[in-house]
Amino acid sequence: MEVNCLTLKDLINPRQPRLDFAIEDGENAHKENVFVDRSRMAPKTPIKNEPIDLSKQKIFTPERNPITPVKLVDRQQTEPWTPTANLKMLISAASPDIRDWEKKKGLFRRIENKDEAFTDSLQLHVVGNSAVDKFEKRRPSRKQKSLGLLCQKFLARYPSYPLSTEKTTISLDEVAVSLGVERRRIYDIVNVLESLHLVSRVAKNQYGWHGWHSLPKTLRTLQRLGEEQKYEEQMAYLQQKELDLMDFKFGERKKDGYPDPQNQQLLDFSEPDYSSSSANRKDKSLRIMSQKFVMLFLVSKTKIVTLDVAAKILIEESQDTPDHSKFKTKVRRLYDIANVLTSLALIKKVHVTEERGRKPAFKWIGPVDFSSSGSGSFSLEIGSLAAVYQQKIEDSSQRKAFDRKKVMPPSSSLEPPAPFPVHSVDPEYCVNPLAHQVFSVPQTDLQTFSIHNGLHGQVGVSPTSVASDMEGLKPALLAGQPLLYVPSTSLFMLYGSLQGAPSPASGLERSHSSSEVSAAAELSSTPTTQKRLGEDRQPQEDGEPTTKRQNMDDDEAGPLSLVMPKKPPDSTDLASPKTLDNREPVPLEDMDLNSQMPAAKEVWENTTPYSFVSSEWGNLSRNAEVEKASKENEGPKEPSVLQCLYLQSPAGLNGLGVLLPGSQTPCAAGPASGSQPPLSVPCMVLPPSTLGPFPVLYSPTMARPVSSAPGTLPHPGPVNFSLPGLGSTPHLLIGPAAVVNPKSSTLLSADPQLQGPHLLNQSPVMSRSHNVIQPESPVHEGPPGSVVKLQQSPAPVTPKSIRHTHRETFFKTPGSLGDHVLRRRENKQLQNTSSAQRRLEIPSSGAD
DNA sequence: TTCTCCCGCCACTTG
DNA sequence: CAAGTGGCGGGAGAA
Repeated sequence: MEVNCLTLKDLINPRQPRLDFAIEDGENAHKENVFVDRSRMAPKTPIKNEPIDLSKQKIFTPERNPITPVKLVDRQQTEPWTPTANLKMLISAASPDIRDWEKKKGLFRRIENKDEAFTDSLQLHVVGNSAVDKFEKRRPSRKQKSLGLLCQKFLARYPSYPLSTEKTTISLDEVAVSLGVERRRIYDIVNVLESLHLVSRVAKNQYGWHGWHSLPKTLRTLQRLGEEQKYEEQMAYLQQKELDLMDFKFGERKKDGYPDPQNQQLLDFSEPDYSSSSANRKDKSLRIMSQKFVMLFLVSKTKIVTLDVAAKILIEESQDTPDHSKFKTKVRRLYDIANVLTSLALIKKVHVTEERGRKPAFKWIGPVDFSSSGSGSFSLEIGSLAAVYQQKIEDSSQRKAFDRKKVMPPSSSLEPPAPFPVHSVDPEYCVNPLAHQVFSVPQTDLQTFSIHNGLHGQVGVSPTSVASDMEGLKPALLAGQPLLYVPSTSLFMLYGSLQGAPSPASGLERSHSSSEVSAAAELSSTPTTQKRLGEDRQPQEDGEPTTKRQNMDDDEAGPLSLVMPKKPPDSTDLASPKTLDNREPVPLEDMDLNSQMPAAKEVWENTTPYSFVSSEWGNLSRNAEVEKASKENEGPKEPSVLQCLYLQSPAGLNGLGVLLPGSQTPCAAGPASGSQPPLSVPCMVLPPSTLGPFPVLYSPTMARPVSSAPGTLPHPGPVNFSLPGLGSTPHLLIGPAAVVNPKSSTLLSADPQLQGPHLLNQSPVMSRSHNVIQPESPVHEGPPGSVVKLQQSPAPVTPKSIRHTHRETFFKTPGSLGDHVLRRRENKQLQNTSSAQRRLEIPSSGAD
């Protein structure tokens, strides 16, 4: 009762916030970190992940209700009314598990004040002042408020690999409220994420979440750009000279032949309009800085970048006067960026000792060597990402009790993996139903193939580098390590990307691509690019999908090739034009690149992650669909290293474990056309009991003829074979190469029917927690791609159908969105309370 | 003391 | 013009 009264009062007179609420965070209560949630009582907004839309916000935000968090005073008043607050409350209430989990991990412990503020706030009403005291105790330290932690929290809200159909919108306001921080902080995070294309701006106060799908591609592009910028040389120069800040003269380097900063702008693919007038300001933007910073790592042989060097380079590029003040400012910004990148597990803090002492620096621990030029093929340090994913799995595994006997988790520890907060959080918190899936590599298989060898030899990653990079990470693939334990979805995508980005036409990929597109679209203001690139391509709704497919031609590597690095084919690098050539120019949605750097674009495209695996485990729990495309970049040339994958189905599968032959496996290695008999699969270990219900589809298509004619379907389609005794329904579809091949693959996954509802569901939790617009009718909207639905018939899909599927793209640039946006808004409004989430259907053709 | 980097003012950009 | 963005650097916590 009292509570009610108070609440009412608050509502009525926000100006007089209850003490309890106000102080929740102790001192910080005044600050951004304070999260006061009174909304719980009456959520104004349906939780649903409502994509936020401005209109809605208006509705919810009374005049005084600042959409933008302002100063504390205002905030308190308004918070109770914010949809976000309500959302948070609901989410929290709805997913206690998540919270608990987080707590276990301690991930949020530091910021828990914020997090719990919410929870506590709920209690405050009931409990009274005691709760307040509690709060005060928890007052966060400076560290606890770090951007890195905040970023982790932020990331935890979204699925790492959102389904193509799943449109996730990020309302800055909402996020800020939910994370208990000022919106300003969110901008910092988002800007960095945007630089990596993990998100893209959709509209005011709204961003679209793309996930990690395109990260490899992005990194590759950045690497390439970095190489073009001669960053490595620049760094070397600076390091050698040990220039003082004051000595650092802009002109000096130029003399040495460094690229003209002016030109560099052109390379910044992130900003479409970047090239012109506002270049300077933009050049200083966190986004650009972030990209440049990443480029430095990517081009660096040591993968270590000292802040001073980075700052100097940035100062120079921004054409600022190299004064100490500027330097300090740059360093501050670099720390901001570094914190976010660290939370993304892409870099880690290190120190470099030099003559002048110890210098703060960061070391790249993310995937490396995407570029073409390096040692030869795309190489990645799988360790890093794999480790991340491993962790993911572990985390999830901890919580999920599924049989792992066959799967060997990298680490037995049940403890929450600390190192990569984001990822660790992810799995459960956010998303991946697939997290359960595990791919393990049997030792026997590994025997034949040393991962290290593969990495080092084929990949061309120096051992040192690898080792170092892997430091701190739990190596997923180690020579000694028998199994590769990775969430399937992620794995597929990850690997696919890693490999060279062959892009399978898989739905996920597409989705991913769409996201990219959208992202790109945002970035680029030139839709034309797509046209250009896509000219030869078949008309498709989405330029993206096409792109991917085409890429597949070039890149044959399958998603699973994870373990099998492409060999450096020739020394020619991917980066080399040649490589590019292979890939059809795809209409990239990555326009940024397009306009300025075609090459970059291509690279970008190549990197496209695919999502080969789609499963409905989460939802259906009955289907598991795995599409493996094992391809190499160049198709047949490079056999995938991975020989066997052990797939453990998520709960849905009842612990079904499957050993799948890697693309490399003899069987898999079959002809491109994928005519191989299903039975050829060397090994599949499926717990009979569990298998029952799941038929397994295996599509041998592994190596695509390199030169397969474009319109031809190299792969007939996934081979469907069912295990005896398996139920007819669920299938395990393994389609290695086929998938990869753009053309063929497309076929596979393209069919909406096949795909059926989206497989990969993000964890329910996730969906709840973030705004996700899900397709109401999976069928049409189905992700373009790549995902093949197991349950559905394995029948080959026609390219055509695929195209259709593509139509939907993620978020497009506001501009590109055009009516779509409007439409979306309308939809939102309409749907608003309904739980149904609508995905935007944006004709891919949007490009025009 | 130096390193970090949070915080939030306020200018610029957008719608 | 108001709201959204985000550059910037003071200043304080952490090491």
